[in-house]
Amino acid sequence: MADDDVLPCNPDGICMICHQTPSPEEILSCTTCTSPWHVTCLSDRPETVADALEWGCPDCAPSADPGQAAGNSIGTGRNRGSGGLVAAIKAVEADESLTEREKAKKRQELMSKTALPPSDSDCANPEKNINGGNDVLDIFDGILSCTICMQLPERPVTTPCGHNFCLKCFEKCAAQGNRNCANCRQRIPGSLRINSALVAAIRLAKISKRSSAAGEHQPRVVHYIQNQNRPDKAFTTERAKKPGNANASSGRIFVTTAHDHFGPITAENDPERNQGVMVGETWRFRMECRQWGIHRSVVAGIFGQSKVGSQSVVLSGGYVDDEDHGEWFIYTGSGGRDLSGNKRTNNKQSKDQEFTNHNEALRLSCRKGYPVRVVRSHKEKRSSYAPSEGVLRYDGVYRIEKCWRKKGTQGFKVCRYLFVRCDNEPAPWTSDDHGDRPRPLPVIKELKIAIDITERKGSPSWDYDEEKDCWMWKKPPPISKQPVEESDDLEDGRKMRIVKKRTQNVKEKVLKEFSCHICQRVLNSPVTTPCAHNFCKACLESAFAGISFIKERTCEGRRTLRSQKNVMKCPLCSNDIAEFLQNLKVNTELMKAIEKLQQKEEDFEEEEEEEEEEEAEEEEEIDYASGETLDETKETRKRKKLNNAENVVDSGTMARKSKKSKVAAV
DNA sequence: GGGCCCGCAGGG
DNA sequence: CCCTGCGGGCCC
Repeated sequence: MADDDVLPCNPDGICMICHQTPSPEEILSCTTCTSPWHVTCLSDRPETVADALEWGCPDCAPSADPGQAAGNSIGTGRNRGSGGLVAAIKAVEADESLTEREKAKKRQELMSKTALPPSDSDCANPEKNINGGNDVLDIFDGILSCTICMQLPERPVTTPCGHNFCLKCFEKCAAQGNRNCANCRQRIPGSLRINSALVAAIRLAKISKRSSAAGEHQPRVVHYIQNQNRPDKAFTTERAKKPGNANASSGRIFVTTAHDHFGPITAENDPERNQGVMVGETWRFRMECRQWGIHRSVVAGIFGQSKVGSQSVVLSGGYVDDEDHGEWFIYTGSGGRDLSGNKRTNNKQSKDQEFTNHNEALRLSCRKGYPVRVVRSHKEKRSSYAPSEGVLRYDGVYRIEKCWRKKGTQGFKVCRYLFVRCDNEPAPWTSDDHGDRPRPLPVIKELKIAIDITERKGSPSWDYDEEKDCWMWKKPPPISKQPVEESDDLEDGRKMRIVKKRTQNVKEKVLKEFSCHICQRVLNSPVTTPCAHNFCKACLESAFAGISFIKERTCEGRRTLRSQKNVMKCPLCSNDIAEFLQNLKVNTELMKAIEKLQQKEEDFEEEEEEEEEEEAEEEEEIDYASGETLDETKETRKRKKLNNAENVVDSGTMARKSKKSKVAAV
């Protein structure tokens, strides 16, 4: 391969061609991008010292061979047609008024302005394209960025070599046949899943940024997982315990929504926890998902009634025609299969699907514009948006914008539904800190060959309210045909606590992503497996200490590693990570991001403690004050407080003093 | 990893 | 009461 002929040194200073560590005299730095190169391994070496001083690496210097100049690794797209960029960077380098740090910053600015992020008409994060997504970069001090587009990674994925990219940037380069990492040029095998720890890091930074900008204070944050919210397990009936009957049966339903309830499940229908079912919540089994009211069918992928509409669907890879793009996906209807012989499913289609039963329920939800709850299952192997191994995840509500029929991959007609996300909470894979905004519909090529196309006529029942800035029922939801248990009325005080708890839960959820799945502590030198699970490097190493590999050759002659007796599996899922374990790479960007966020949290906690003390003091003082009325303004209270503080400090009898009061007194 | 079996819940 | 179904454990 051409790119094998021209490789720089990796971040550890090792030449990626000869795998030696060159001495400083043997290293030549590119004047444009400053990347280090091993002189002896260069095919085209500078001849004079003057040449060496102005040397540009093969990635930056214009080359006679355009193929060579464009490079073959992910991320070199920025060099195309960038002659002006090189000149600009050289000008920065020559500017003696700038410090090295300033030069580096300017270089990065130039690079990110010239970067060519994948064109994406239905991009879920319009902020990113106007560079607004990089606002939080200063929290991370520029440590976290996609090497391809130089922006904060959107839907971040992590390579086995420990580098981070946007999913779309990675996919775009992979589609062009570039499967080498932009940072270290190692080959990236297979597809990658979203790294939820990175999503959490970016989202948390955004929350912090926004609340500090607004002068708000964040709720206190707990760093470790709290399991108090886990549901009871589904029980097993005597009948199901009989030999051969290994099937679980449903446990208690925890929510008070009717089983034909449409839309999200909110706090008032969750007497168990008073928080509602939140986007990103996961369950181990379909039974548990049912218990929380999200999807009531245990086997069927679609839940609904042909005369009412469909309330929810599960994406779990049961139908090969499904197509998942996160914020929108194309779902296949049910039926058309031979279930004789007491089968529950059958992956072979033997007849056309019709718009009846569940398929008709979905079509009705499409016509009315009802919100449909969506659950993704780990069983969907082809989607980057599927959750981690072993779980089902609630991803919020979507609307069915169109439906149609077409001939499926198995040769029979299938019903097809275009789902587009419309939830007030951000999707689990996005680093946005807000929910969806109305987005243009994606262009669906197969509509050209589709039949029985249904589009919604009239306005949707669930729609976006520009004034209120959220999705809501614009027309009343269908009246439930099922009796519902009356939920307890909540006192005002309790409602307040619910709101507070909900915010706190969001934070806890985000922070839980930073813990190692082995030691359950905050990730220390994190490594990200190809199946997108994060562990401390040391934890993973000790888990597999003393286990050896079996080396074997594939039919193409490439040497691969196979784990002994299949034991080199991800501790969280069944994925074979033998190859990955052989050369564990720390995800340094994630590590630094977590450190930064922890530091920020600590700073905040300190501040909050002061704040709390102050508040407590304020209350105390109000108690002492006689004749104070409830409608007294904050201003007067503050003034009074300051006066009191001064008086008390003067008399020297005050036991508890906040730092701020001290300052005020001095 | 694939096939088999069958409890379970809901629609009609 | 029968049919449907993007489950799930176990066996090979």
